[in-house]
Amino acid sequence: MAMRIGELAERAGTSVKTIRYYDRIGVLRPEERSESGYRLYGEDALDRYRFVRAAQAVGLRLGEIREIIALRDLGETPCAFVVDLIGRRAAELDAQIADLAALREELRTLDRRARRLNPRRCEPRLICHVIDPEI
Amino acid sequence: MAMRIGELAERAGTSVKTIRYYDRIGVLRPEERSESGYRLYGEDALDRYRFVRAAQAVGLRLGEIREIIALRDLGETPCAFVVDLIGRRAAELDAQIADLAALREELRTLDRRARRLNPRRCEPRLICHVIDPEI
DNA sequence: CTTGACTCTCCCCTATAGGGGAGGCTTTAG
DNA sequence: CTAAAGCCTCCCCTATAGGGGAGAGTCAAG
Repeated sequence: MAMRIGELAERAGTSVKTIRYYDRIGVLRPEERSESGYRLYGEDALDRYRFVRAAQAVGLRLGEIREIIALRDLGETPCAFVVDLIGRRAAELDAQIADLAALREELRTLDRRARRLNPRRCEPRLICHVIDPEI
Repeated sequence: MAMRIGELAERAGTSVKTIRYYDRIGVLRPEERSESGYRLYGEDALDRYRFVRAAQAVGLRLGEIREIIALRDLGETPCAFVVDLIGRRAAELDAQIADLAALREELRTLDRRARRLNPRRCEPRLICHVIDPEI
């Protein structure tokens, strides 16, 4: 009935290392251990695994996912917590996107400058007048 | 005439650790060492430092910056190399921005779903129906 | 002469999500 | 019975740009 780690990994389409790691950080604990210490998982482990991946796919970190699961295991509905997490992640994403877009714009400026400048007029005193123009 | 590391760091507005690190990875080598092993820098170290920061600010990594500086120290004009680097970094940025925007869109979907779903109808069998709806 | 401020090298630590491999049991098939 | 395949724990490693601190040498002023 119970799966060992290799079977779970294969059915989940992942590596044994990953499942062991999930056990270690507490997002996917085995139901029990065999007498010889082997991790034994039930069928629901596959659902759990799928949940972890779904949560990762929307940008949550394993630490946050562990907290969601912990709430669930305490019998609470983690909805409010999840909505809050998602809101914060969204704000982080917005900031990150804005940063990258600004950087992208900066690169466009550099590209225009590079087209305007003549490589032969590149003063050896400076390292690169494209990046550091000093007027 | 020659500055020691503390003075350079202060005038550059950075930390001694950073200057030492730049020496170690080869982006900002001291002109020489004193008898007792102290790093000694000339005035141009400040320009170099400024260049490194300018290059970092447009998204280049220290490893790439080192290559630009190495080219320069070989007497070549690194313009072509820099333009190439900038082009590649721009492409990376575009891809990254697209990824983040897709993730952001995904979060918007989740947010809409969370508003539609009733937390009380959250089935205990699933961990969180906002993230992993199974339907 | 001594104290305090600098400086040196060396080593560990940060976050993330695992990967690689060693050395040693356990289980299963033939 | 034996060999292969699985499994265990433990430890190091990845990339980035440094930060923290130990222990020891150096330099200036009082």
